[in-house]
Amino acid sequence: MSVHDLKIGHPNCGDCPIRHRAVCARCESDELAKLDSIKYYRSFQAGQTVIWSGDRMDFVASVVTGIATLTQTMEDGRRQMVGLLLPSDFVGRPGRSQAAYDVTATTDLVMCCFRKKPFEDLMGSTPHIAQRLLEMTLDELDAAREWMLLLGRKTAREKIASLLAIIARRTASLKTAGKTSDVKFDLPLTREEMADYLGLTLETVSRQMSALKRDGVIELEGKRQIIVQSLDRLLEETGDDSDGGFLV
Amino acid sequence: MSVHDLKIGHPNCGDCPIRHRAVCARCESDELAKLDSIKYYRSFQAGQTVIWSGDRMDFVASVVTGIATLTQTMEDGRRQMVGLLLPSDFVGRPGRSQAAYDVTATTDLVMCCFRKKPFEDLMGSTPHIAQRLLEMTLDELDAAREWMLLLGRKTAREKIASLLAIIARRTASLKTAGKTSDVKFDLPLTREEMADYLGLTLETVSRQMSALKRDGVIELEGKRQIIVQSLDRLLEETGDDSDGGFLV
DNA sequence: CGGATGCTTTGACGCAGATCAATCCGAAAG
DNA sequence: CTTTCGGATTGATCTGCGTCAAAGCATCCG
Repeated sequence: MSVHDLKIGHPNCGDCPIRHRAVCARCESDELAKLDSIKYYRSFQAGQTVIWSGDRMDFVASVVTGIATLTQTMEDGRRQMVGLLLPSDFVGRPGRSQAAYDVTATTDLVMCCFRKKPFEDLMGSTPHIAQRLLEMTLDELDAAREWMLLLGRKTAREKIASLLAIIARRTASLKTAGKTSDVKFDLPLTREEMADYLGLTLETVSRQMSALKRDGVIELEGKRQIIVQSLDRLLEETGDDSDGGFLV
Repeated sequence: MSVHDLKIGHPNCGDCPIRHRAVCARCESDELAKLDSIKYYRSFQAGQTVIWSGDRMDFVASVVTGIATLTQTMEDGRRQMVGLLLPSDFVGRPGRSQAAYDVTATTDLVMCCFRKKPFEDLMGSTPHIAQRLLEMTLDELDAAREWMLLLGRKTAREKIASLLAIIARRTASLKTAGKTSDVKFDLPLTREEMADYLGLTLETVSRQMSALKRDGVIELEGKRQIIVQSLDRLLEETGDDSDGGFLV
């Protein structure tokens, strides 16, 4: 594996794309300055491994741009993705020295890193960081539990539809906020990665994608570009409650 | 459902059985006093529902004694347990007004409750509470992710063995700390609850329990009492890494 | 004592999704 | 242009687990 792990410049935190959603979201300008002073960036190419499960991990980090995955592997090679890291998501656990999962860059990836020790110290003195981290961790726990329902009880078709709906919704919320017009987006995952996420084989993923296309739920443009005419129609296929019950 | 939700006395926090593991674990005596002043106990009988998903939830709580479950239900009735709450575990989410899951008492249950608003205020002024809550939430997230691997990739036999191993290990760690002698414990769950936890049907659970018994991995005394002669043998059946790799 | 009632076990059968294997397709390289 | 190579698709077949159904076995209650 060609390590391509270059240091890049230090943009100002003020115009960081994840400034208001990452672990630093709640920080005041003086707190931000402290974080700024210990941060450094790392880049990874698509496909590169950020860290292996069990390896010593002396930093924590936020995803700035790109997508990474958290996966667990069994001795015989069975794999299960346990998290999808999008921009602003946090990696690593204060108070733990070894990585618990493999972290892999799915697309080109930029991470904003903090050495663990200084970060932990800062957390002690800066309640806004710990507060925000708690909030984010609780959100992740909810997401993990939603995924448990998917893994344990949904059919292959429902699993695919759920994954597409999550990505479609996120895309839709960024652009045409609220509109139920058609959504078009890039799948950031290969069929195999989708399979690892959904607890399926890549063949089943492929077959169900074809089936959803045949049934007019989605359209494909190339292999990766997805068009969803009716988000409602897609949501019906997920098996979830129709009223996307908001729990704030 | 006969509601039997009695208030009981206020034992002193000092000799609370979960004092050193619950959300209050890190508190100094003055902090504890504040918590003490806003706490109240609630008891539930085995089988009672503590709260329904979507209901207004104006408190958070710690399990003091007994076991409760967190489950999600789909419209058509498919159910998935997403958490098992043991003594010292925390229920509820600061900053959220509605319950996200059904909470059910599996055994008789006593919870130490705090009204949400005062608790949130206290969290702001008492960093030790927020710290401990973050730590506990991170542990729960790890547990949820381990469960995702189980749900997505393990066979029925491995699922059963994993569940038994978790309970056996917890029991063993309490008693014969370290010894690999035989462990004997009560299953706190019905076959159906096991099925809901493992993403199986109750018939499959029953069959695999019989198979593990037939193969000499476990012994049954009645329906609920389990005897594990060799914990190592049981662990082999879980599909996990043989060296229970410690991640501290 | 007998018959509910709730939980568990066991059997017969079917099917969703895994497995094995053959193409297919598009992009990059020669 | 052809070759190669990393996905993706599609087909044929197998199997683990779900489904449906019938007992079995305690505990409780009249």
